[in-house]
Amino acid sequence: MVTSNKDSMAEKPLTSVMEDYLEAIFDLDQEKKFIRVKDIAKRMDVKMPTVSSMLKTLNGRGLVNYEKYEYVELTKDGEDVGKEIRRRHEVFLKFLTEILEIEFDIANAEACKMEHTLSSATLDRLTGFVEFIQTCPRVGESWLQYFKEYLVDGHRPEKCQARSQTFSREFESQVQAQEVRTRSDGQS
Amino acid sequence: MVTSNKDSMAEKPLTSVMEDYLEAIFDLDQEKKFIRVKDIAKRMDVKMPTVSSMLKTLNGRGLVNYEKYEYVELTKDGEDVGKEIRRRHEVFLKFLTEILEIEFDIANAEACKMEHTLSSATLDRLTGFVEFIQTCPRVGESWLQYFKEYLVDGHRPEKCQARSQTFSREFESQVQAQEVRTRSDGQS
DNA sequence: GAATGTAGTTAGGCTTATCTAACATATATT
DNA sequence: AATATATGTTAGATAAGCCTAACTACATTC
Repeated sequence: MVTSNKDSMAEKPLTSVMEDYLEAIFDLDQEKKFIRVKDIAKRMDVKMPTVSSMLKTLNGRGLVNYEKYEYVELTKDGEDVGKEIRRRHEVFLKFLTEILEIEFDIANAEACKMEHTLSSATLDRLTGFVEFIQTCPRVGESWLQYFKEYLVDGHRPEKCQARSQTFSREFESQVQAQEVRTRSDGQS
Repeated sequence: MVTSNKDSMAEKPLTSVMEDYLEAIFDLDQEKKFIRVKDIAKRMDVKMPTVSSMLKTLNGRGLVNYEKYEYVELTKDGEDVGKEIRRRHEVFLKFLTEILEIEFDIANAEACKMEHTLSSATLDRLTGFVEFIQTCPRVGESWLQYFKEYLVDGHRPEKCQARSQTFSREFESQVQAQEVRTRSDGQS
């Protein structure tokens, strides 16, 4: 007697809290064999009764399979949602830690808050952005390097020119055997 | 008889909805001489009774000055909050539209959702990031240019090399009279 | 197999933010 | 001034998500 939620009467959208629970369950699923109410409560930092009632809701929505006192299991739908939220979390976290250089714990907390709000389309853009920087190192990494320098130095437009020069040097040292010729000053 | 909320008994943090209202009021304040309940309701897309009750709350918190049937006015504290939330909105919007090149209306909607969640510290980092790209055009804009190209072409690591070369040409044409020497092929 | 401790549920209450319906005030129009 | 239209308020309901307190089920272990 599973309540199928596929095209049966205009399903309301999931709340971001529901998404949080699904993500938590998804994570736990990969960490341990059986998931209990207590585990979820701990992960979500809420009390057990809150989990109980949420599981009832999620069960009614066909996102988990849960019978009183038994172990918790995600349905296919529930897993899809959990995985997607997890993915968003990862993308945003990567951006915060690897591009903006924000300390992991803080970034992780921010990512938790952000993961629901951004649309898939925006997330995809952001993913592309992060990937671009990281898969195009000759352009990207040295550029990133200057950004990090900027973080330390603060806002100093007059330094941009100098940066551009430095950039060209580093650029050359990375491009190496290319047809590009730059007067090197023997750095690295 | 203003309820001062300064160090009088551990004030609870503002909810993000309260922040939304303060931002809306802050905006309206700059657009028109007098602000009425109706204006706020329209801006927030809620009904008037909702605004009435929120104004009562905000008044109690010393964030607005509001007496029944009169015009709405932000207190200093309320204005500070509204302005800060507005600032966050702007920063995030700028990032979405100018860096990720997301269509304005969509970006604006995303920014609305994000403006509460990011911490000041993260927002500052993001601001720095956006500013860096825009105030250091020789490094930034052409780099951004390649990012945009990447958005169109998709993920093609094998193109990075080619991009690097192109980059060097554009780079040279911009740096001009610098000590850098690149073998130009007469472009632009 | 009865006692104990851990895990889970139910019941009921609180808070925030929203709504509708009904009433109240203020403003404009004749 | 009398009435009509706008705007605003109050009252009461609802939905989510959380809580505590009290009860129940399961699992050890003596």
